[in-house]
Amino acid sequence: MDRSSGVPAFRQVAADLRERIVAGEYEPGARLPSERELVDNYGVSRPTIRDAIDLLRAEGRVDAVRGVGVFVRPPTQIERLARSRLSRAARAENKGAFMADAAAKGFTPSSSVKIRFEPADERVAGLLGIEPGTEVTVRDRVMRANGLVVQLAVSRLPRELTRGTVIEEVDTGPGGAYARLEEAGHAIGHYVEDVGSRMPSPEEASTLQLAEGVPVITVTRIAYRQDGLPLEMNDMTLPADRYRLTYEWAAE
Amino acid sequence: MDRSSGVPAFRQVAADLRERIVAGEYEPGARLPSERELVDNYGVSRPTIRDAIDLLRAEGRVDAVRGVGVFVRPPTQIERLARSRLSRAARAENKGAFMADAAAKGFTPSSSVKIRFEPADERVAGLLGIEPGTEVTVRDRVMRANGLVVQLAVSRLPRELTRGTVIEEVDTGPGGAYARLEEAGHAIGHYVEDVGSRMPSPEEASTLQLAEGVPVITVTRIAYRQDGLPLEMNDMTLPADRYRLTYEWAAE
DNA sequence: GAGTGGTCTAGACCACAGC
DNA sequence: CTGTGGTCTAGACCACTCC
Repeated sequence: MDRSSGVPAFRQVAADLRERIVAGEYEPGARLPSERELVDNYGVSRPTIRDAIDLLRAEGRVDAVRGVGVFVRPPTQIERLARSRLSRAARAENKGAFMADAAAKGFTPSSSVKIRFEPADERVAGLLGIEPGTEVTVRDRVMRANGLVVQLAVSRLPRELTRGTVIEEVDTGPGGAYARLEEAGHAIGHYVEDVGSRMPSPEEASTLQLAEGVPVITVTRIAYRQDGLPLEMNDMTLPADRYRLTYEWAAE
Repeated sequence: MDRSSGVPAFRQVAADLRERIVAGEYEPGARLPSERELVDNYGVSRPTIRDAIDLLRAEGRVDAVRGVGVFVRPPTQIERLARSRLSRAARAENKGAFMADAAAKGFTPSSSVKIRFEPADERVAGLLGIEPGTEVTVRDRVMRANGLVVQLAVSRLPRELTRGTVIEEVDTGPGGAYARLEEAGHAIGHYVEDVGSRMPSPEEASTLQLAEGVPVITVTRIAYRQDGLPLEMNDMTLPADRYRLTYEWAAE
């Protein structure tokens, strides 16, 4: 603790704790000294210790458990999502990429869907190449593995394409909505995915049961028919500590 | 302010401010009431108000400026990185994707490179398909647009592939390292990119000049020769508020 | 100089976990 | 019951910006 360095005390404490964590002095899952102990160790007040710990929480390095202690967050199991999950071959065998993925890894997957119809706003209309206000079918999905929410997905299609099909129902059958579109003569030509990341809203944090300091990855996928007509857009939200996305393509 | 709802006061204040921001009552760039004004408005102490504002900062919604005030963060300019930036055609015309991108958008791009040689650790060796300890050439780049750091990239290649080439020098010439590899008979067959996101370390936050509550996107790209040999791996770190990545591929 | 956010103190009481 | 983190108060002083 250097009180005349100009570096705030809580940052010095955080830096020291961070160093010890990285060095392995506090191993993953280990408990840090209690806040009152740290008060004695560093000779600062409790609010200052709490500011330091809050910093480490925002960085995603530690978790606080009320009544118990502060723990070094262990690394999470990372799931890789490859674009091959969307191939027709993969579709032929299952009810959709998510279900197959999870089952293969020993999880019990589940997924709840809510269906609604609404007019397209500016963004949706632009991406689907339709007029704002045109009715779209919205499939709002919450995906779980072993009861834990692992992914949110909001799929939108021009209602014109879904009327009278099972895409407007909860169960779209084997292969999912893409398979139904293809059966209806809308063979998919190509996909585009747009990937970004940001901190979650409080609502997202609670539905995805996100820990402190964990961003979400947002993916917007658009499926185009072979003639270039947009068939579907899908806004996905993933916990960044559990997923990585992989893309592969030939040179040129 | 409902003091008996069980919801902490600072969260209620944050929720109220968040609501007003989303509703447009405080427009992007607008100043929030000062902390002391908020103390009066909500009838809580200043530390409580500060907790509320800290929450909004961690969410990336507001920026605090000492001596001035707290401001609603305006949306940032988003740059899209498409995989087409790696095509041979794009390479033929310029010194690398980054420079061309930036120039096209009216930025003055610059990039500083540090070159070093080091033994491959476990991860690097695994990704490059070499034995741990094998010497690799490391090109550590900091990319800037108008003086602002916008991207970090650490490229590693087996030293065996770069010895005696300009890849071991600061300026790799037109088309960059990939062009030099291809000239040396290592035609690139395909690329794989692995995308994730996390909160930055304090060092990353300061070199990338990241605002509060902004995650980084991490991309690991591997370039493979046509026979499948890994030629290069590239660890990129991007500010998540300035970049989105787009990938496009044909169905099947 | 007045007003702003940044830091820090020395307490207090609460809710919760675990013995 | 004890110890833990979670919340909150009422101050204080500082560094900084702007007039």
